[in-house]
Amino acid sequence: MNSRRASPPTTGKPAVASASPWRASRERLRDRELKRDAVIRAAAREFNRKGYHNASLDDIAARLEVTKPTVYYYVTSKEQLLFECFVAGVEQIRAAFREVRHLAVPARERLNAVLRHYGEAVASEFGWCMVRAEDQDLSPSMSRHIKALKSEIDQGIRRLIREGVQDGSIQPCDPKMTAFALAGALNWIAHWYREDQTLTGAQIAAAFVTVFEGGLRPRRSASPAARARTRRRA
Amino acid sequence: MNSRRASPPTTGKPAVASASPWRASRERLRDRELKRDAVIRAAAREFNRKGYHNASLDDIAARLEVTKPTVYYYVTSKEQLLFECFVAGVEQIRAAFREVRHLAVPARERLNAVLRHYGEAVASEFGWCMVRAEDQDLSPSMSRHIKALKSEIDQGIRRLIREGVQDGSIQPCDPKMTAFALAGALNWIAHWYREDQTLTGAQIAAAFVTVFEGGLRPRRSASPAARARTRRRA
DNA sequence: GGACTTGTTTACCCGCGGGTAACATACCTA
DNA sequence: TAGGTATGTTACCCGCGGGTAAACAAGTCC
Repeated sequence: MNSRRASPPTTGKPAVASASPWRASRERLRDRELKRDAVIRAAAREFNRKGYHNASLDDIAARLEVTKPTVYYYVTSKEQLLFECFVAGVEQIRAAFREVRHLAVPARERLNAVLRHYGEAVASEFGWCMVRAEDQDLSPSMSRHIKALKSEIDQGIRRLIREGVQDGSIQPCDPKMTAFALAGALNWIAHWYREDQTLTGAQIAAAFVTVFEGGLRPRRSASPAARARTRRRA
Repeated sequence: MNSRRASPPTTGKPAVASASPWRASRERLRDRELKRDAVIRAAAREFNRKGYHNASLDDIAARLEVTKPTVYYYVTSKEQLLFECFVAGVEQIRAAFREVRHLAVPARERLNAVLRHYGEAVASEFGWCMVRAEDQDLSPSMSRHIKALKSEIDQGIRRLIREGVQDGSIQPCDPKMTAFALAGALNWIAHWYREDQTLTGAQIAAAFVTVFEGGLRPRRSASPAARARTRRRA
């Protein structure tokens, strides 16, 4: 989660045993990172439950059993909390793209892999924040930042679709609209997943990918019975 | 938009000419309805622009060039404003279901028709409100009401899917997950449509339906070139 | 012409919640 | 042991915005 931030200054010394006076300070630093992450996760959960506006910093602090100023010790504003949650969620998706980039399989399969990770990310604790971080709630600079990240992902999906059409693994289609449809379906998971957790994120993502792949119109590979019914209608 | 509310008391008299003292009062009543609708539409537009929480009642009033108490003259609370917008949007979708119910075509085609109307509704001025009305922002009773309406639509889509699977016009699938995927993709339109209005709601809906129908995996009916490429891979 | 209704305004209330100042404590370092 | 730094706390500020009271303006009806 903190991959963006610089890691603590690493001296050459072994981290263990040595009673170096630096030891304690390094530990404190790591402690601080842990606490900061806890604050962000607490915020994410509270945003999940109540939404960004209805979640107060007192709520978030209470969840951690501390007081509001303590939260402000780790974070400069409520807005930043939302932003960090957003980044945490989006980072999972970016990782999926990186992971898949150099796979030697048809683009459709790479796309499917990305979409599965995407779905899992949306169903994760940061999903809600990632999906609903509204530019209206953010300062212009953060809004720009978030838009850029969203756009990067959108473009990544479109690219995979184009590649798939090119290599024949994806039905010719409008990449932009198709990307919107796919991402939209997955994003929307964040809206209902809280209420209905009968499936895991992975299961949902897999089910969605099946729908995307096959489409609604029956294929010739459909069951004989269905095929017979289809013929009868015609 | 006001289909829910009782219409003004209709006397047997012709509405025109007669200098009946009732005339004025009826006109005022109609006037009032018009103004009320204007208030709700103004709220919808303001919610679109800023989001529910960031749109103040002063903003909405200003948009109508009146003052806040005037808005409260037509509506009892901000919450109700959101609710009315929601209902206005959802009503379009319910109408689509009614319209399609008795059509003598395969269920897939009825589903497509509903989805197209659905998409148009989401791209309409009430789309945002319909899609983002959060139970967290609403009183329990209104929240229940909205959930019921949402569920009704969800069940309607699932039903059409089941019927389609039965009559062979739809590929066998999990109705619940498929309905979520379809509705999610369409709902999400509300998130990006404001920014990117290069297409009309109808065009978007049509494009989406194409994606849903065909799916990503190429069909045998694909272009000869694509077919050739597919064979070559295998 | 005077009471009653309808629509709109001005002027206000007040609580919630983001954010901060200033103080308390513990712990590390010299 | 003194001084600094990291981590919390209590107690507060204050503005925004939802909501309202009460006055005011303009018909409408008898």
